[in-house]
Amino acid sequence: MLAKNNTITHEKGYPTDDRPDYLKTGDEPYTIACDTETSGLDWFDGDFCFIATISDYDRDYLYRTKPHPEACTVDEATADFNKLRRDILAADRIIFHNASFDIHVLVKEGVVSMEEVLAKEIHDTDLLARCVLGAANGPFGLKHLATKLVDGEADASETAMMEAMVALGLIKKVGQKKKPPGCYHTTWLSYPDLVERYALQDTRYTYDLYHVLMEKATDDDLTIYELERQVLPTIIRMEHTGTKLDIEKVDELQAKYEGVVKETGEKLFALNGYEEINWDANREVADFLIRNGVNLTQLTESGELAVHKWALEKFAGVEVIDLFQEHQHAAKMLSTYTAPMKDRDTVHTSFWQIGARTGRMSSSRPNLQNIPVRSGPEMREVFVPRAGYVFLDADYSSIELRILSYYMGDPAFKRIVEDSDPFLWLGEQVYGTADQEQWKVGRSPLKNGFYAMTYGAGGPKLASTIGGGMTAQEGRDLAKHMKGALGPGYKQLNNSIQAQIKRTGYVKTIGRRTQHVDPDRAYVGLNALIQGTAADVMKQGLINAAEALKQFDAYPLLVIHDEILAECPAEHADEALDVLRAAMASATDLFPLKVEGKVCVNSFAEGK
DNA sequence: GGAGGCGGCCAC
DNA sequence: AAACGTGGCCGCCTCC
Repeated sequence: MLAKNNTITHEKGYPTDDRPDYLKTGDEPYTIACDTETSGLDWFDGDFCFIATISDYDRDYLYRTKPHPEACTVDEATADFNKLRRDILAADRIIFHNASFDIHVLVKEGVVSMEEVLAKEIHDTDLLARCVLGAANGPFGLKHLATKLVDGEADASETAMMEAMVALGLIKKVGQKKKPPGCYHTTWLSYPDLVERYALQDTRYTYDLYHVLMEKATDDDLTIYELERQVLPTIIRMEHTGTKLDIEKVDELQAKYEGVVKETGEKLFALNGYEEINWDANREVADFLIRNGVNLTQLTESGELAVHKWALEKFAGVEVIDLFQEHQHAAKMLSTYTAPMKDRDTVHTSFWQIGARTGRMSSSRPNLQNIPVRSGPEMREVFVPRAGYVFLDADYSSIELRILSYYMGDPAFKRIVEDSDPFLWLGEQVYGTADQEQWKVGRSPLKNGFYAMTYGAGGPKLASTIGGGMTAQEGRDLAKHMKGALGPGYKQLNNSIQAQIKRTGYVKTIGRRTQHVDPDRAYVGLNALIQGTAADVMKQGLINAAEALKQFDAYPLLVIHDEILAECPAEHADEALDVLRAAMASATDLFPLKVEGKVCVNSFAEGK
C-alpha cells in the first residue's frame, strides 16, 4: 500500500552524480528545463496548475503553486509562486517538452507574461526529437523518449502514480489513458510526495533529453530545428489569441442542420415502414437500402457492403439515396463542426507544430484546418474578425507544382509553371488541342488527377479520382500522357528519389528536414519531398509574415497548410495584405513563389 | 466502461 | 507491375 509522506524536501530529487559530464553543463547561457502539473489539458478553459518544476545542471526545484491541506499553506504557495517567477526570469534558456502547453499554463496562471517568457531562448524536446529522430519515428511522448535515450526505467516511473489513482478510484486500471478531470490534482491531494517526485523526474528527463538529442543532432538536424524554434513563438501566439466566432451564426447553422436531419430523418423513417433505424450503423443502412431496391455491390476493406458516398454516387437521383446523403451530411456538420463551436465566443485550436511526418502542422480540439468549403461557404461564415479588424487570407499558389518543377530542374517546365496556367498547358499536351471543349477531362479533374499521379496513384486510382466513369485503362493512358508531357525530368527525379530511399531510407527537403520513407513504399518519396518542402516554405513564410505584420498591429491566426489567415486593423487592410503577400513570397529564393490574397471584411468564407 | 479498429468524411 | 499523400474526428462495434 502506498504511504503518505509529506516530509520530503525536493532540493535534490535526482541522483546527479552518475550522470555523464555533458549533462552537467553549468556554463552560460543559464539553462533550465521546466514542466507544469495541471488539473487538465484545456489551458484556456478553467484548468489550473498546482505544481511547477525546474531542473538545471545539478539541481531540481519544486514549486507548489496551489495550497495543499497538509503540505502547503496559502502563504507557502504564494512564496513558491513568486520564487517560480524569479527563477524562470533568471534563466537564459528554457527547455520544455511541448513548450506550447506549458507556456500557456504559465501565462494563464500569471507566473510570467507571454512577452517575458518568449523573450527567453525557448527549446522544445518534442520538436527537437522529431527533427533529430525523424518525424515518422514516433511516438514522441516524454516517457517514451526518456526510456529510449535517457533512462531505461523511465516508463516504469508512471506505474506507482497509476496505482495511486486506482487506489483512489479515479481510474480502473494501471495504464488507462483516459482520466477524469482533475485526476492528477486529486491524486496530489492524497499522495503529494508521490506526485511531486514524478513531476521532478519529468523535468529532469526533459533537461537530459535536450542534451542527449543535441549530442545526436547533425548540422542538418540543427538547421531545421532552428527553423522550428523560430516559428514556435508565432504558433503559441496564434493559439493564445484564438479566432472569434459569430455565436448567432453557429446557432443559425445548428438550427438549419437539425431541421435537415429531422426532415430527412422522418422521410427515411417512413421509407423504413416507420421502424427506427440508426443511420450511423452501416450494416443497418445497407440492409435498409437493399430493401429499398438499391443494388449495393461495392465492399469495404473488411468485406462488408460499402455505403460511403462514392459507392452511392452511381445511384444519385434515387430518392432514398439522396435523402440518406443529405441526412448524413447534415449530421456530420452538426457533430463535427457546430457542436464544438456552440456557445463559444472564441475558439482556441491547438497546433501540433510537427503534426505530420512530412513536417506539416496539424490542428486539433477543434481541428480548424478542415472546416468545410467545397459543400458551400456557410460553415466558414462562423469565423469572424474582431470588431475594428478584417481578415487577410493569403495562400501560396500551386506551391506543390512549383516545388516539383524546382526539383525537376527543367527550364521549359519551370517557365510553364511560373508564367502560365500549368493545368491548361497540361491538358493541351495530353489532348493535343487548346480547345477545352474537346478534352475528355476538364481542367479541375485533370488537376486533381495530376496531383494524384505525382503522389503515386496508379491507373485505376487515377481513374477513380477523376471519376466520370473513367476506366482503369484510361487512367493508365492518362498517366502515361501526363508523364510524357512532363518530359524525361519527371521520371529521372522520381527514379533518383526512389533510389536514394532504397539506399539510405530517407530524402531531405530544402530546409534540411529528413523524410524517412519505408523502402517498400519508396513511391511516396516524391510526395514526402514536395509536401515536406512546402512545410519548410510555409514555416519560413509564417515567421516572415508575423514579423512584417507587426507594424500594422496585425497578426496571424491560422495556418491551413499553404494558407495563412491573419487579423488586421481595418484601416491598414490593403497595405498589410501586400506586405503579408511579400513576406510569404520571400520565404525562399530557390524558386519563385506566388502568393494570392484577399481582404475578408465579414468572415473567413470570403477567402475562397 | 475504456481501448482500439473500422467506416466514413472534412481539409490541403 | 503496382502502389495517390498528409492529417483529425465523428459514431459504431468488438474485445477485454
